[in-house]
Amino acid sequence: MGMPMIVDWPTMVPTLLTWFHLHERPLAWREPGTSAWGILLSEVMSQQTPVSRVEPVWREWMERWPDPAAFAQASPAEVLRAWGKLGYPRRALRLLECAQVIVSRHDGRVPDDVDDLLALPGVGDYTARAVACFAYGHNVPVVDTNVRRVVRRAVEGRFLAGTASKSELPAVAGLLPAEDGPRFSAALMELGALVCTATSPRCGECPLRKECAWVAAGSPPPTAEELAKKKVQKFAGTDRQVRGLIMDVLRGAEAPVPQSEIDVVWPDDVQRSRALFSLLADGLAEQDDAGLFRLPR
DNA sequence: AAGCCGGGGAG
DNA sequence: CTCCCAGGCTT
Repeated sequence: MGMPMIVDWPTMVPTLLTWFHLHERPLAWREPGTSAWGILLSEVMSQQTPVSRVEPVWREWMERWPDPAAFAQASPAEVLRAWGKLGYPRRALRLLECAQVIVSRHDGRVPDDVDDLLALPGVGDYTARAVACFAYGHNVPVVDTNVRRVVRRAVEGRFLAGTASKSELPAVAGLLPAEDGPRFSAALMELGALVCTATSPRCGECPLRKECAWVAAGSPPPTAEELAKKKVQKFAGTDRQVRGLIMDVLRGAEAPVPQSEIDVVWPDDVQRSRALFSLLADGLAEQDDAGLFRLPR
């Protein structure tokens, strides 16, 4: 639909790298010497959770479980409590399975090959490339929500990121400089996180504003068609909220809890039962011989 | 391609 | 209140 814009991307690369050098956030996992396990952990924790909330938990985990082998021996209950309120606790369970696979099939070492990484539980298209790139320095395209948004705007001249798609990989791959790929990808993500933000981009602070296709086009607002595709997920009143409330009870309980302690978290019997059942099905909760509920051992 | 899966903080 | 966040998995 939108007319293709010709952008002189190569000239933007050094500009972006210079900006990154000046504005990079000092995230804990960016410190030199961070292990591949540390990178993997940071990426999984950051899936759908802002990095500001991730950092303190990441530090705890790295101290407690410094490598995959140490973590692989933890119990699901321990892991879910340590995960706390990072959200989507299934991610924590998959991380445990992931570490166990790393131990059993990769000799306890986080693989550096994208396909090997993709085969790990909880590791998808983004995370696999992020680990290959940021942990091992491989020059592979890393495409997250930030990169998609920045490329859509700066290169294609459109405002919204739209739905994630593998088809965006080649486009980003074409932008990757032969040198400094990891640095470049990190800079692109950082620009999206700090400047080229989702709803209110700070174009006045953007190092690419002179070359940005969206700015050049007059900063057109998102089209009605683009807005219609957005559809933000509800949270209040959904099963996700009820599941979260139940998990909060289980995490905080010293001993297995009776049904009555779960019943008080939500008034709707049908929805509450559905949520509890789904947690059991997901392996996020279990029932002991006495019928009490607890985190999985 | 669309729906589901937590929770918090900014606007 | 709505929106978003270094996504992944299932259908």
